[in-house]
Amino acid sequence: MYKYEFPRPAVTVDLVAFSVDGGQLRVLLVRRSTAPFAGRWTLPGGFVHDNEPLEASATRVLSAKAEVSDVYLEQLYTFGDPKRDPRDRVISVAYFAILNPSQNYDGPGTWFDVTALPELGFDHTHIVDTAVQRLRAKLTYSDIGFVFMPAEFTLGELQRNWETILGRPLDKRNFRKAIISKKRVLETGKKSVGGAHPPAKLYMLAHDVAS
Amino acid sequence: MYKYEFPRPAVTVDLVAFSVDGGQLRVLLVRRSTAPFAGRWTLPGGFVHDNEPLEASATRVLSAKAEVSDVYLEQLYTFGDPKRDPRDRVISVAYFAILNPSQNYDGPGTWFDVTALPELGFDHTHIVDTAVQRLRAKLTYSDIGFVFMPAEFTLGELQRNWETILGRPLDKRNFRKAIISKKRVLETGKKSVGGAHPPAKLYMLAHDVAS
DNA sequence: ACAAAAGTGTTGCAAGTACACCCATGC
DNA sequence: GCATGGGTGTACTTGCAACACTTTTGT
Repeated sequence: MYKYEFPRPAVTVDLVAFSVDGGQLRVLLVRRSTAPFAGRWTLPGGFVHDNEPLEASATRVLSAKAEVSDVYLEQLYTFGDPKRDPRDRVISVAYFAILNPSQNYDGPGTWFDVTALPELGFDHTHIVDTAVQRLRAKLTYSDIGFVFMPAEFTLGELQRNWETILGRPLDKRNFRKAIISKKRVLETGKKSVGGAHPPAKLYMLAHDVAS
Repeated sequence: MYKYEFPRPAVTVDLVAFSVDGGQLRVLLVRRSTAPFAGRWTLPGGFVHDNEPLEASATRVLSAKAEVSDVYLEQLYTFGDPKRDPRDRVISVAYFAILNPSQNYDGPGTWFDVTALPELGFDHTHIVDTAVQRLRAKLTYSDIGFVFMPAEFTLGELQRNWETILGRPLDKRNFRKAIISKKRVLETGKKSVGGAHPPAKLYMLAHDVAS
């Protein structure tokens, strides 16, 4: 097969995987064992394989060891500064992913609070910043906020998750009004059990999640 | 210098260059002379050079023959389907650009009405659709709509341009109220001359354009 | 005179924001 | 009984949408 005769940069996919846990918005990091940036924390990433769609690379990077299915994935931005990798021209197509608790990820890597990240290798701090910004923006005008939730959830749990993501408190009555009036959720008829408080109605997402 | 040992796709930049002229939203296309898709119209594009930032590739593609400076450029999306180029794995980082009339572009290529495009090569129809969608969305929440204007313009001209981009009429009084109240424009004190109507106030953009 | 665009306010509706109390449960 | 979160309504403000007529200029 003919090949175009042009310089060929390496192309990687870097992944910003988010989850909400313990009142923190967290991202998954891995520790590099080889140069450059050996010993530093970085985003999980990998080279794009032949005949592999970019989304497949992103999925592969996330599920290299753990099986994670039905993960929300969205292309974030492509970072191509010639000096972003000190040894070679590497263009990185960044994606972000959202995992919910029921997907109980147990692959490699460590979850870090986004408000207290260590110094990252490459331009990964910048990539995480971009991802957080996008995530927060989309929370208000899309259904992305529901992806962090398990199949059934209470409005209180939903609100606490959104507050964690946005990093600021939300008014309870206004929040419930907005969620209910937009008809994004349906009552399951069930009630939560346990907890030192009255049982709460359990809701589910009304339809599929729009991006 | 060490090179990563991994498959190396070709990486191109494809550019969706917009302008508004003659009551039409137009994009710049070039006719391919070589396979694949010889004879078809496509977006201007080119391979990313060594040590060249992606934005520089986009600028180079646009100004290969014509000198165009201070063009608004924004990364759109990265298209990486393995079959998007029939001969080779080619990942395309798409950008869109906005030219205003005073930049009087006269390089290669032909301007087409976006509502009447010919059949394009590769996945370029999809790329154009994505760019138009993004452009229309940003018109309402950013200052991108002013980039199509020369340095001084009347509110009528601005409105007609926005209507062309959106493909629907806007209410004159609401439009003027919105523009003025958001303090995006300043009166220059001058008036337009000519035309079978009263002279109109000339405005300029208040500050720099935000993305 | 006529055609063409400039300029100008009010009203109604929808969406968002601020704000406080009682209740059911677990411990 | 006390701590915890569940659940509920109103008033105000702001932004968006609908809607028509007079004025100035060029031909």
